Amino acid sequence: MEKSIRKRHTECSSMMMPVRDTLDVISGKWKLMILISISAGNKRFREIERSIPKINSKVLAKELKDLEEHKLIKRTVFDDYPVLIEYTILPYAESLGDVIKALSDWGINHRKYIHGE
Amino acid sequence: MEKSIRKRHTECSSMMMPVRDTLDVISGKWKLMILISISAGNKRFREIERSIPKINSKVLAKELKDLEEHKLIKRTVFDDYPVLIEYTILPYAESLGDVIKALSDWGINHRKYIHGE
DNA sequence: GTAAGCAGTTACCTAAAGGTAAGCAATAAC
DNA sequence: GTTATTGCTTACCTTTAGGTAACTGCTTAC
Repeated sequence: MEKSIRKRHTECSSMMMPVRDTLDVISGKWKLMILISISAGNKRFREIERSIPKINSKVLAKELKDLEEHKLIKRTVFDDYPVLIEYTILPYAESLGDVIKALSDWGINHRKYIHGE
Repeated sequence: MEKSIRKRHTECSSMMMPVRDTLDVISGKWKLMILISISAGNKRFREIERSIPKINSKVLAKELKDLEEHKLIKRTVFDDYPVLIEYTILPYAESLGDVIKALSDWGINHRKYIHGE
């Protein structure tokens, strides 16, 4: 009478869901790097490209579009001559600061942990 | 006499490196889910497998090996009969708690942000 | 005695991510 | 007048991650 109540594992999907949601937005090798670069003050396409070692324009263009769709950055066209395009961080993306901080802190620590200690 | 000093972008690789280091360790769709599951109390292979929707044994086996190599979890063999195998979180991996918390918080917020508000 | 659970492994395949190299039209710099 | 810079795009190719399904030897439950 109580055979399907047998515990087969501990439920934890409610903890996994929000983490997965975030990873879906910042997934890939480049998105966080781009956000860091723009936060650091780089605004122009080529500027951002130069600031991120090994990235290429195809990938950068695609990721910038993704980030714009997710409302993390804004693309502004200044119609002077010649046209000038600027990317800026939206306030909403600044909330990713905590995520970046956590990842960064752990990375610094991990490096120490691996080399000695 | 000062032509190569022209600023071509703002340097930020020192901020990107540690983030990249962390991502290298927890990269992929499954590693954080596995850590969350084990932290929640799942220890056995099949238990972990059942607790993570849509994962399959091939991927799980591979990721568990990765996590072990990175010293985030420990695989213990109890040589009773039948053999019993348990995975446990190592103290070092607990430091990933902040990362998981940050990712989770942001995910929860993002969900609100997307649906209304 | 048959089915199910354990902890995986193997071979095979698909899809997505990412890289390479070239090119475009416009302007500005040497 | 050639070269560089800007913000991309396109076609093509390689690599990697991940998924499917079947199967192993052993054990326990029905």
